[in-house]
Amino acid sequence: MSEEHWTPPAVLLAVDLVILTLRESRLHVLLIERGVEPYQGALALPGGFLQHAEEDLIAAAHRELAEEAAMDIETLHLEHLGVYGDPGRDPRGRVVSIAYLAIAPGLPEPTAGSDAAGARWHRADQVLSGELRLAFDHRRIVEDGVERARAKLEHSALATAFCGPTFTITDLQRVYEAVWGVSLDPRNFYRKVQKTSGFIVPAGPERKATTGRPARLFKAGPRKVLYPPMVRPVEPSNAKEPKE
Amino acid sequence: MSEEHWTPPAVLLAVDLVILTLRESRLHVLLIERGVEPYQGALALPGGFLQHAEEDLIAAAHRELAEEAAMDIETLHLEHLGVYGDPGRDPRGRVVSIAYLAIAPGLPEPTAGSDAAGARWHRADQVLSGELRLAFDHRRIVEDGVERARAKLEHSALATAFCGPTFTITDLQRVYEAVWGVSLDPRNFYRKVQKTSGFIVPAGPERKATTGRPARLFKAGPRKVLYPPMVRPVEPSNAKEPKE
DNA sequence: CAAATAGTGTCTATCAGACACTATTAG
DNA sequence: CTAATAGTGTCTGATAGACACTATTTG
Repeated sequence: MSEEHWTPPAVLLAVDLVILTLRESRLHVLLIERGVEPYQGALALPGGFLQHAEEDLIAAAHRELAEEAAMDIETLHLEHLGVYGDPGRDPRGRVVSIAYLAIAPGLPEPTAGSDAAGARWHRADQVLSGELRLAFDHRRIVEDGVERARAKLEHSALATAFCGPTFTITDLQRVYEAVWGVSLDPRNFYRKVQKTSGFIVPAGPERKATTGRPARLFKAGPRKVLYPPMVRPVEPSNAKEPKE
Repeated sequence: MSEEHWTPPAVLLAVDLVILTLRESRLHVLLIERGVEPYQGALALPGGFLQHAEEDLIAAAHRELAEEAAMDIETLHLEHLGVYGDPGRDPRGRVVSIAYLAIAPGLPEPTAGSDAAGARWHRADQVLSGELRLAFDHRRIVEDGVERARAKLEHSALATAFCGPTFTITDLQRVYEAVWGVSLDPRNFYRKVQKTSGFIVPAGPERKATTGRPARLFKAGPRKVLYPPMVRPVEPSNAKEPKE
């Protein structure tokens, strides 16, 4: 083709957001109920079209979040998750969607925005299992987002962000267990976390109210990249061959 | 915004390709010399605009590869690398580029296509060091691609794809050393590779011509995901804290 | 006291890395 | 023989996982 005498076709660009949080020790994803066709009434990820040609992609993602879920969270860190651009994924025509991922603690119950009949938290496992059905290819996007979150817990200090400003080691363990969907030995977890230098540092008066011995409080340490990493228990399917 | 009574803006969508190969035990990246403005004459990644609104992104990537580098490699596996969409990254206007990555062995010397004054292999380290300057934000894209390749060697059997149908363990070691930019102990490497079950399996007559003891030949095994993974030597910056 | 949670000590199997040593070829 | 590359054995220190044990609280 000759680049000089030809105008490239324009494409509709959308952003979709996978917003994950932890509620009652379970991983939840933010979903809206679509207010317009296509898929009116179905559950979907928040998102929408770029508003004008010069709009920054991340800015568009933040704008959609504010519009559709009334979440004006300036500080929410969005990271690129993937591109979903199969022709035919959207009945309105060729829509290429850039997906962003945010993982954050204790996000508020959202309120419905103008575009969406409702925006609510739903359990991620219900989406992954197919118990909840999503519009478009959004289940696939959630799958990718959850897998990304699981991987990030291994190598980054993300888990501390799910806890309050101070937390106990057991609190932190709950985060790993919820996102990974496993249960961990508290004693080995305790030392594993301590040995990963810079991950957590002691904080404040070392007490807390429940039954049992009071736990020490910690806060997030300076390290954002964990070394050594926290490794997920090996899934049986990935496990070592039966014999040799 | 009201989705019903408003037409979203269209955006120019491009694909860019990071094609990596190994030549003389060094990692090389395919670059074209741009034949048109902007950045005429500068080195850049192969790529270009989507041709029509319904074109599949991967198909567009393959097409550009054929057009710009005369590489009609149907089998070349392209994987999504990232999205580069900063407003201002392209002087022609808002261009959002989807980058794809391919990693393959012994690719041929490309010939110039119609769009590009030339397409040639260049050493990846010269791009990363800034010795070679690329158009747009393409150096950044190459950085991301090389990092992705390094990570893939750890967890996937990709390295075998860089070798011929059969290879010696030393051949395989050269791949790791070239991509990671390190040198490895041949004896530990030997057993590490053997212990990763399904990674490589013995092949053919166990001989090969050079000086020294003949080496056994192997071929790629059934496993695509390596367990245990091949781990890169820890960079000093990532290493354990000086003391405690 | 019992129950519950927090935190420590310790054993074992495994593994990465270092490196001495043997094996097999060419010249 | 020497040089060179292939392949094995073995030691050491670190680590993951299992789990006994101690510590500190509430009721």
